Amino acid sequence: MIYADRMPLTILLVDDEPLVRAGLRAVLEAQPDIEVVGEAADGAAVIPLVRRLRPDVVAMDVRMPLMDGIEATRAVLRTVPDPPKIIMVTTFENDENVYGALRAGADGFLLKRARPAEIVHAVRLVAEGDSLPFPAAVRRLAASYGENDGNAEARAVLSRAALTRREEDVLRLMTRGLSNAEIAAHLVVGAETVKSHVSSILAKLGARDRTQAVITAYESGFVSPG
Amino acid sequence: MIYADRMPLTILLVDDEPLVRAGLRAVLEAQPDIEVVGEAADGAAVIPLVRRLRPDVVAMDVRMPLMDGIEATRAVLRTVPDPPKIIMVTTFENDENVYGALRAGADGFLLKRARPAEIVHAVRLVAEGDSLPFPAAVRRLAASYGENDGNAEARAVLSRAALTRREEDVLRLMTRGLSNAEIAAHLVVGAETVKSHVSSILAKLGARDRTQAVITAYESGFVSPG
DNA sequence: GATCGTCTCCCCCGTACGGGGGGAGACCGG
DNA sequence: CCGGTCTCCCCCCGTACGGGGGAGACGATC
Repeated sequence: MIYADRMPLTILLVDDEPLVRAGLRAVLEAQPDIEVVGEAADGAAVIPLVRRLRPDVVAMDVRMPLMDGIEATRAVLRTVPDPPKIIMVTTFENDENVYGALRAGADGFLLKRARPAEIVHAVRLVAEGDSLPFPAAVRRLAASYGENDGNAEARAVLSRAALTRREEDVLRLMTRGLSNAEIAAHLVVGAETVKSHVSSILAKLGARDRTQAVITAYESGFVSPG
Repeated sequence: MIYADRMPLTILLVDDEPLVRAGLRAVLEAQPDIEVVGEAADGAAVIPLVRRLRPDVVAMDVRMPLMDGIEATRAVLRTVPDPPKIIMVTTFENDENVYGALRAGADGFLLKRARPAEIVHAVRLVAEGDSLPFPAAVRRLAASYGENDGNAEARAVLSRAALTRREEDVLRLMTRGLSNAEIAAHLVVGAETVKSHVSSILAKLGARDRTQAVITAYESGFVSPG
């Protein structure tokens, strides 16, 4: 079927790794009818973004530091009227969390090492409502593309990590408006140590600077006003 | 936020209820740099006391038997040279009299149910003079009257000098994690212009950097997560 | 034992940031 | 008319910030 849609297909990317977001964006934006309307570094930031951007599709990582894809999916479907289609993104086809996400109401499932054309295909199918890669289809996908890749998607296979305790401590103090030096004093460690933690936090949250990290902390419910 | 104290901050309490005065005194005197220099039971007694004690701040109830907070504020500002900062104290955030008092020249308002730390914070902010909240936050407060109770920090202070429209624009973009350059591009102005606005915002909010400004924006309800 | 992650601390380095000034044109209300 | 506010632009300058490395110590895990 040929679609001469004037309205581009809008999509929101949610992944804690900037690299993955950049990759997905590059692949998807190459399509004239697909428009990436937003990015988020954590699942908990999704709801406000969905409300504001109202994307057709949300491509969401399963594992993320503050709120994982399952929780986020559940939250979106529970609180947003006329919710977008949700595609779970994962590195491993046997990721048990994927099934949990699908039970939570996700519409599809996508392997990070899928080829660009496959990614585009999956997004289009899900957007059209024919929810596709379900567990059954997952096996097919895994079977067809699971063996060899060595493709450029190797970058996606990175270890993701949640914030460590210390990093949470630091982030919490960041949300109180403290400078690195002040945080160091509070935690009774060196300023260089704090800098290290801050860098890790920024990387994990996909934030460019401490301000963005604090915003993510608020948007995710890591801290709340009042 | 970190406060570098200079001279002790003197304050005069004006409330017809001894209990409230005692509560405020207890909270404020717990601070080494804050000194309650006097008390009054009615607005009518304020002027001579202010003249004699010359407090930095007057915390004044809105409603009092003989002379209410509005009248008293007006009287002080009209007759006392180099008048103190005036904080209106009230029970309800949607108290119409509060707005009247603010129009009369009060420097901020404070909810009686605010937590101690927030009361102290509010007093300090007002005393420093360079602290201000947003009309939008106040409106939102009035709208959400009766819903929640915490987060009085944001509601604690309102000032005559609010953010200008342009400053609100800039702050809003700051809360989305944009850099000065990006904000400039968004608003189609020069980067130097944005820097000016940011500096004004920081000064008005009593923030040291953009991160603190964003925090204040969240804490005040200027923006809210989800 | 070996490996891994965390926490700690250190180096260099570029730059966005924020403070300190000043100033000009437009508008509005007194 | 004038003063005040808002808007915008420019300068210099110091520094906190963040990226890029690396490394030692400790505990848990295998």
